[in-house]
Amino acid sequence: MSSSPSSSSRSRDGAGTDAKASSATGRPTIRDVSRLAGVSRMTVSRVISTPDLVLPATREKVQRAIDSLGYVPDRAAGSLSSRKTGFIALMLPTLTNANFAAVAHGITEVLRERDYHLLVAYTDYDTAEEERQMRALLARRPEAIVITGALHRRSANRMLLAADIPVIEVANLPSQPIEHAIGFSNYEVGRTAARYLIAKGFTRIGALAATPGETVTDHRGEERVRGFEEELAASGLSKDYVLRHGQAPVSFSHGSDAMAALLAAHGDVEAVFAVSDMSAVGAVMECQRRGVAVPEQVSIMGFGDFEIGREINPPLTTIHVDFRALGQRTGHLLLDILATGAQERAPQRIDVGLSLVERASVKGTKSS
Amino acid sequence: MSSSPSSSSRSRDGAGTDAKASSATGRPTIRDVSRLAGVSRMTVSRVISTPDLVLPATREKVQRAIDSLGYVPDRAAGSLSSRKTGFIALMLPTLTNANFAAVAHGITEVLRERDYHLLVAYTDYDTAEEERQMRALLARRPEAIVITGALHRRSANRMLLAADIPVIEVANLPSQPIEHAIGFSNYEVGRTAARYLIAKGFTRIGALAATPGETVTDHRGEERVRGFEEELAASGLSKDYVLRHGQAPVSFSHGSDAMAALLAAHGDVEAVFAVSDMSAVGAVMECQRRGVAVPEQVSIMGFGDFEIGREINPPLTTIHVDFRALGQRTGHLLLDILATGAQERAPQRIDVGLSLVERASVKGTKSS
DNA sequence: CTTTTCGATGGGACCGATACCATATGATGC
DNA sequence: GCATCATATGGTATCGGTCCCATCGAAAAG
Repeated sequence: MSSSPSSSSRSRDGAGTDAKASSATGRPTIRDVSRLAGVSRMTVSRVISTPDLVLPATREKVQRAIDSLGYVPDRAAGSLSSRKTGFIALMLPTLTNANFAAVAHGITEVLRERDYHLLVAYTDYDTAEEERQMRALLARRPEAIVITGALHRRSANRMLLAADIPVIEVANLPSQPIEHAIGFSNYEVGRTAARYLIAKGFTRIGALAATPGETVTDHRGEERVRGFEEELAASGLSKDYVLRHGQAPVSFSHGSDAMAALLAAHGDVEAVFAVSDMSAVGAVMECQRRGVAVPEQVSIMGFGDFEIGREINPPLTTIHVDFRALGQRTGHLLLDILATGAQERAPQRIDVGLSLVERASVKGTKSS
Repeated sequence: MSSSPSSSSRSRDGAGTDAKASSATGRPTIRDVSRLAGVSRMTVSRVISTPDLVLPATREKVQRAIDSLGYVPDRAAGSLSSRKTGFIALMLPTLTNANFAAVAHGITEVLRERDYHLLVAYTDYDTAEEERQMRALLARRPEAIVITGALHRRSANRMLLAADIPVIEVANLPSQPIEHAIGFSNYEVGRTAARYLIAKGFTRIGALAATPGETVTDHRGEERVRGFEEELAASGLSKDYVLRHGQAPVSFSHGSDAMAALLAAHGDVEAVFAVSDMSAVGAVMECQRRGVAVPEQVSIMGFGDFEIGREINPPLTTIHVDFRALGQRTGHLLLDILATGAQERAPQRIDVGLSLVERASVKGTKSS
């Protein structure tokens, strides 16, 4: 079928006469390409990975063979031989959370260029799943692993160490990182929120959070409330308005319910910090329904700067963290580490900080 | 280091004396395990994949070796040999969309049990990225591929066919599927919305959609408006109130802006269908800001049944599709196909249908 | 013109598993 | 008691690439 077959082939023959029949499955292999192009397998491999080392004429000849066969190299085979899989593992609590999705997005954006592929696993906040997923990930021999949220199983931790690959903890910034860490302190988030509300002159200040669960592994929200409470205490304010309600992960309806409960218990609350914008939005909606004016009667703020917060009435004051940028920085650190040659890199601990976004849902803001 | 080393070993020796030094990298291989346990590599392999074929005593001996070394099999090597990678490819427009994330979630839930791993790639609605991502996916030799949204590049399509693996199109239900398809008709979504609003007695009926872009590959919203317009026409109603504004993908702010534009151009609009709940929520918020009463002055409905729609005031009438269940069905179809042996399976075309969720954002609903 | 150097290419071993078949051992049948 | 069979295990080739080194020819150096 291929036109203009031979005769001009200048290279001595015998090159890659390569016995052995075409593979059983339909897919062409490097051997098929090499035969069609009349070169050795090695040359085909070079055309793909280091084209500069191949003579232009040869390169084009091989490229034509590749195109005509629709050859796509098998990276599993390549990985096995080169000991580089091109996988980066990412372990998340859940995919269905805009922030985590944004982190994944940011990482991918950066790694894509270098042909690394993100291998995503998530535990659905289930401690038991953690070990299974970790094992499944490591079986793919990722060159590095990114985790968000602490690991909770001893066993998972041990596997991680045994794997002996770079580890980056992302989002939450632990005081004792395993190795590298990029993120922000959830504890600081709570303190920042409290300081802000206190500075505004409120004294009956509450929070909406979730009850720390058993099987559930999300302790980030709890960290935020802890920082919040700490700061209240430092200013001699009561913690009575801080409400832990329902189970993590929180949602819009969590905010509604928790706000209803808070208003029922402490109708005189002046300002509320919800550990997530989702809860905060739900709280604002609940106030609307009850005819409680925001921010005139109650001020509300959240965390995360979700898009919906900008759109509601009044728009939501919140604490912003750029999760996508977080992902991108993680991507760059990964490339750096992988280029430098693994463990040569001193552990990094990068705090990306927070920013308070003032909108109208807190009384006394210029825009309200 | 290992206690109670030998002496009771009953099996004739020589079994897997297996010369060859321990591997260069630190990670133990099947060979290390076999040596430590005093069995052949094959036996170790059996303990892992078909434990029933191994004598309990041997099995335990091997298991102890596995545990003590922290051995995790290398699936790249296994894949190469068994020609089963355990990968399912999933190609999405974006990760940062709750519906797509829900599909991925549903698929994973089902596949997890059988040790299949989802390999996710997304194009960010970028046509050019499509081919690169497809090539990267296929290089990992997935056993099947799931795509959402049509492919737009000829080349990507050709690669897909050349790969010769089962293809499932999910979410949108094309009239001419490549092979299997599970989903719903976006066109039908638009028609359902229009029929509903018409039946409610409205005559000045509008829609909020995005302008079909060039580089952007999201035609699902456009499908919905097309069905909507068709049905308006069938009832002799004007299309003047149908507004295409801004670029896909749509967001909350898209809805606000589009609603503002629609009110400016046609202040007498009675009812509006937004192609996404995000737009619909934005539209409701915009009405709130302008003092336009929903649903008294304008009725609004959306599509997708996002959680936020349940929480706003008034709650949003919408069309519901269970994306997680969609993912789960996809997962089951995949398992079915992979067990049956690939192409033996007749192409499935499964319409999961729609359901209208009546809430208070449309006038004349009992709850409003 | 011979020797050295260098660039392009090929040959073969190998990465770490599994498929396939051979073999040993003890149980079963007649 | 010997052939037959099932069960447990081992040996070896192989999957599809890449690594390392050998080789070859032509250009550069002497």
